[in-house]
Amino acid sequence: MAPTIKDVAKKAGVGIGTVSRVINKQKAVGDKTRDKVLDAMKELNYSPNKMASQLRKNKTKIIALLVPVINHPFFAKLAYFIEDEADKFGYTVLLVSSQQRVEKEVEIISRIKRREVDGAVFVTHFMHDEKVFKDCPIVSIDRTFSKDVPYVTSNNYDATKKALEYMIEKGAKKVGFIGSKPLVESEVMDRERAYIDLMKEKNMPVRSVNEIILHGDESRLVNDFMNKYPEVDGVFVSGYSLSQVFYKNAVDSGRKIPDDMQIISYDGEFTQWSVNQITCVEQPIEEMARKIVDLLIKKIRGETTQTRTVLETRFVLGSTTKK
Amino acid sequence: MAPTIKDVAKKAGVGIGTVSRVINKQKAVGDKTRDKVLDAMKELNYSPNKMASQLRKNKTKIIALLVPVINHPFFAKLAYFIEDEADKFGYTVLLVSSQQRVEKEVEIISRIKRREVDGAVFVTHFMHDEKVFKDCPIVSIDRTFSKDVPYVTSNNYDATKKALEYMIEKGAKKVGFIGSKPLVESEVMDRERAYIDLMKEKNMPVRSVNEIILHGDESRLVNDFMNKYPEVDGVFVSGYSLSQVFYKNAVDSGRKIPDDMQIISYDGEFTQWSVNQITCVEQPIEEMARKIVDLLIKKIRGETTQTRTVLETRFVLGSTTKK
DNA sequence: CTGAAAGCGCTTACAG
DNA sequence: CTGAAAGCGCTTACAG
Repeated sequence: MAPTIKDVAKKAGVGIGTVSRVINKQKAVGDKTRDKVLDAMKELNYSPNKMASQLRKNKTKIIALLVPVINHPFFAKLAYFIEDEADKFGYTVLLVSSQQRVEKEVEIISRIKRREVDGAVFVTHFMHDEKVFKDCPIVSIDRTFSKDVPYVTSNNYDATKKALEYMIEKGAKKVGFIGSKPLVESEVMDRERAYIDLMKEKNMPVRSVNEIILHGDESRLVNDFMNKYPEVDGVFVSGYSLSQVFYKNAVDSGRKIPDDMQIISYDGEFTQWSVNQITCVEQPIEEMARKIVDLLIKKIRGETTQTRTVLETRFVLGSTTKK
Repeated sequence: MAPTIKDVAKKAGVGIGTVSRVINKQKAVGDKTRDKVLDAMKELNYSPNKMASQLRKNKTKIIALLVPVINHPFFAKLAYFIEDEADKFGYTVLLVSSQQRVEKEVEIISRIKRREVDGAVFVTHFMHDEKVFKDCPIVSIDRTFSKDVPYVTSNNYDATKKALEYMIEKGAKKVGFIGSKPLVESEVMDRERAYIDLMKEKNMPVRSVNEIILHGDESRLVNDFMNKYPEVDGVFVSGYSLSQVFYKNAVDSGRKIPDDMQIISYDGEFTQWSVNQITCVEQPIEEMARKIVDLLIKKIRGETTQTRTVLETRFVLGSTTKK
């Protein structure tokens, strides 16, 4: 058996309370006493049992991160910075990919209630009953759960409109939109709204395919779009995977990029991952991640936070728009 | 305060042991009793406290996954399947990215000792003292910790040799190797060994750059290589990120691929992530992940396992080698 | 089939 | 500054 606090106390000839105070680095311990305890701990190769202190303190210091899939550039990058930021505050991240088993999403709520984790980040689009997560420390991205759930988003509407205006300025005449629609009310929908509004303003016809799909199922959407609107010479693609699939499809179908087809995507600047540089609206993923953790920790502490946080995107020129 | 097992017992008019048996779905409970308990649980909106049962059972049902960075296609894909497989066995995955703070690697060992997690997957290259992780349930990838630590790897040597032979057959005359060397003894080193052996067999000069670098620092290595061996017309690149950087660098420097420069990489088939298809040796990441979890759970249960598991790679033709 | 009780390994008032 | 004791919310022999 691993040594317990009792063994340390006995060996050091002190009470267990004193050992606990040494472990938790509280001031009120005499120097010689502390040394005795420290020696005993070393000698026994003692490690304090976290499960016990968790139970006593009613804190796990764990947050759950819920993503549809982790092997996706956006979610992976977000996870990277969330983990990094959480670590700074002594929290670790429990990773949950929900796409294979959607029940995992609602299970997270139980996990908070069961005190397996202190809180959770929801980066998913499953529909939930508002009441279920009442009083649960949760932060989300893009989507509007309810007033109780703070979320971080980017300036979807403005950024999309600006990007489309740029493309039109560069000569695109038949402009389309392709996206994978979230299941629930989310600010991601503002991207298509911006597109539609701009088409109206410019008196251009709407050529849009925006459907609910799973990650990994992008090809179907792209094929639909290409069959429906083969004449398109400029497209706004909402999402990184989709833009990669679209790019490939366009090239394979003999189109020259950007001459025959200009492409701008929402998300796309993941230099490590890919050689292609698609002109894109880049979300400030790092900043979003840090803000999310910041909000979540406040929630866990019971502090009040703002509901909506909007961060600015950056327009990045690549090789898929004309000069 | 959240209701406890005591509250449920009182409301149902039974003992707390009985409630516990209902929670844990043990058979030995009468139907009417169970119903009473279930009703009380529902009425109180009761969730069993996991921290308490963990402490009693001395199990967390959590495994730690230690990677240098999660936002990398290989690690992200591995994480995806590890999470999926672990979930099947009732385990969840604690995500730890160690590159920003290397101490995290050794902290994992303490976390096992402290019973924060039941075991860990090490996908990193930091050097550790063998004795430290003695008796800790740990599984690794590619690297040889010690006999106590099982690991999963791929047929690095054979796959690399075969790939290089293919490239030479397709006309490469000045063949180089570029890789990021692991810090510790790892089967990844077999890739360079295979290259060097083959060069000897073929009587071709060795043109190799193989250094220790951090993820995100690939450009320097590629530049080194290009400056040192500008004459190269075929290269084996060990690792996905490196291959992407290399590809881009080659194109930017005016080389036509595959005419002026053939490229084969170890890792590379991540279709979702990138449009480019580099000819590559593809590791069976899903299979590796599932095997890792399988081994780790056996270790946690105290069963003995084989130390080394080798899985077969697949050679995937892309557009970076000649027809 | 079920209840009362001990105990998992800690933390934290409470005295002194 | 320090010890003895209660208690966090469960699980699990032990009786019955």
